[in-house]
Amino acid sequence: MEEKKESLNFIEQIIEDDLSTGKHKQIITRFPPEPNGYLHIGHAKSICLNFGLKETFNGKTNLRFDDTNPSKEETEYVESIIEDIKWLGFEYDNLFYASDYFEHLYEWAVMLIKNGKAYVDEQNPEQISEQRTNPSVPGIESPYRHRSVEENLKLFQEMKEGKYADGSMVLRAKIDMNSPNMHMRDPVMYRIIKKHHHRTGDKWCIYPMYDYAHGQSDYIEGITHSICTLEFEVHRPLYEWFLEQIDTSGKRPRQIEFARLNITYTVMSKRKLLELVKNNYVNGWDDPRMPTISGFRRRGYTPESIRNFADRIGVARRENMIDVGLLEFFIREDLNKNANRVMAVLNPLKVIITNYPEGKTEQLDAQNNPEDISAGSRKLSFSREIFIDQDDFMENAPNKFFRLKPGGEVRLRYGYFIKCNEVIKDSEGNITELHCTYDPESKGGQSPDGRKVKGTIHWVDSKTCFDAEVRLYDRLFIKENPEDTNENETYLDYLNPDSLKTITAKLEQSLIDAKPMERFQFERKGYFCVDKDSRPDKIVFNRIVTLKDSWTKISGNE
RNA sequence: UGUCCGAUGGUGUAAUGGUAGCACUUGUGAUUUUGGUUCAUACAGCCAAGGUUCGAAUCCUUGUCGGACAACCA
Repeated sequence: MEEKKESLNFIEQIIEDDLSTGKHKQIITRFPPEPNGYLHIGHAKSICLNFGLKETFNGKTNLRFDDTNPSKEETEYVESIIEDIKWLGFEYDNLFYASDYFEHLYEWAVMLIKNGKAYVDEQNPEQISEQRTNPSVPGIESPYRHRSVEENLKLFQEMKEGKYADGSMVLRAKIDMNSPNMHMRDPVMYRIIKKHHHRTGDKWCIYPMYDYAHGQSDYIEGITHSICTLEFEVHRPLYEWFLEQIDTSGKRPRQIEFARLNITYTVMSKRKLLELVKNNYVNGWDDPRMPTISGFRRRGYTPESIRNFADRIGVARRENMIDVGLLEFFIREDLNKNANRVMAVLNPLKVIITNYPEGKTEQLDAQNNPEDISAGSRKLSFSREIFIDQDDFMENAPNKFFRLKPGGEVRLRYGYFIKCNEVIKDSEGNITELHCTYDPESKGGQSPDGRKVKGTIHWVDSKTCFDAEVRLYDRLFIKENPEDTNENETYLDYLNPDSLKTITAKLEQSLIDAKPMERFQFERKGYFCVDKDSRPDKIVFNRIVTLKDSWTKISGNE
């Protein structure tokens, strides 16, 4: 058998190394979201990374909720996160919560106090911050830094018992007030928060900080590779310091950082996404314009397309800005193979075929998917009056326009050749309908005389088509990088006013039973997905993405 | 200003001291009953300067540019 050599990303190389040197027999990774918001496509990158590592190296991956701050976290978010991970197609080996470890974490904190490595500080946040000064200047020690172990033990115990008010004191690690790394200047380990926790209720009123809880939680679970984004790089010495306090074997989890995902024409920070939702710039976390996983799902993206995207963009340590077009490529690639084709007229223009018998209807054969013969075929009804799309007709057309024009002939997809004879207008000069004639010999789209017709356009039969709401989505922002703001502007100044256009379209009869989440290609227009707002008497479609369109490029250049 | 990190076509990512490759994008042509798909083809890159070496994208030095950090958030 031939050996297949795939190039590894830098994390895979580290793991392969650890496995071959015997440092680890099996790897365990974890995905550790805080349940304070919905997951976005950046999290999808992290999920695909962590779970992908489990698959390629035959390891394990835990889902762990980093729920150490009860003032921000809710069960609603826990549920949506679980749903998103499952939808992406991954299974976690264990479901844990940092709050599972509160007792253990507390005991370790007591141990640190006993070892003279932690102390209770009664200063307020401003004082503590001031004493840390700035990186180029040594910090100033807290007046409480050298309290006795006994006093620290007593105060910490009382903190836990709820004797003190929120913000009145904290437990700090005693590390190095002169470190050039600010995170090492006696970081806060515990603070008092008298709030109801979504899992532990009112049992605790002191909560561990991220830096203290995270590494120890990794340790408890036996995580071998703790993967996070670049901004935690400066936390790594602290991560290691806390672990050294409980284990010096060197078999501790290792933190590895990679560059977070950025995509053009969108924002990715939780804070900004929350703001978009709260201030109704979008309609909720799963608005199809949102870069959240639930937004992409509702928009009609498939899990495969997102996983392929995550694979393709790779994992590295340099900052990146991925073209949103790459994501569109992967959904088109998937749906081109898998979505059935149908005909839908987005901006209807009535066409009367004057030489077609009144009252007659016939059934035409149409392929469901030319890329997949097994998708079969369906019948399309055809009669004297049909609708075509407005932009498939031009009264004064340039040469390269090979759709319908006065005196010109065009093929109706799966139907007949028609020729435009008369343009009917209203008193204001708007085109209201077209009078055409058809060639009865050209049924199915070919003429016995073999004459070529350059253009083929889509249409629906006025007798059997029905109206549906179609939501045309475009990018949410008009600026490639909305976070790169000019003076006196914020990312909100770059919102695209046309990111959603709602229209009423005419759809072919077969779509009358379309169910939420079903995806189709509207021929020549794009891929569309039935929205969850859809009802049997009022079907709603979302546009996932347009088809690639070289015509607008050509016509735009003229 | 201090410490740390990073730099390969337009974008993203490989090459681990030995031929700079792949994907997206873009251009051109062919096929096509979707101006889609598919196929062919082209354009286009190692931040800079020194050094080590038979040989450097890769190692070293310096510089330039970009980023991270200074919550009782994660």
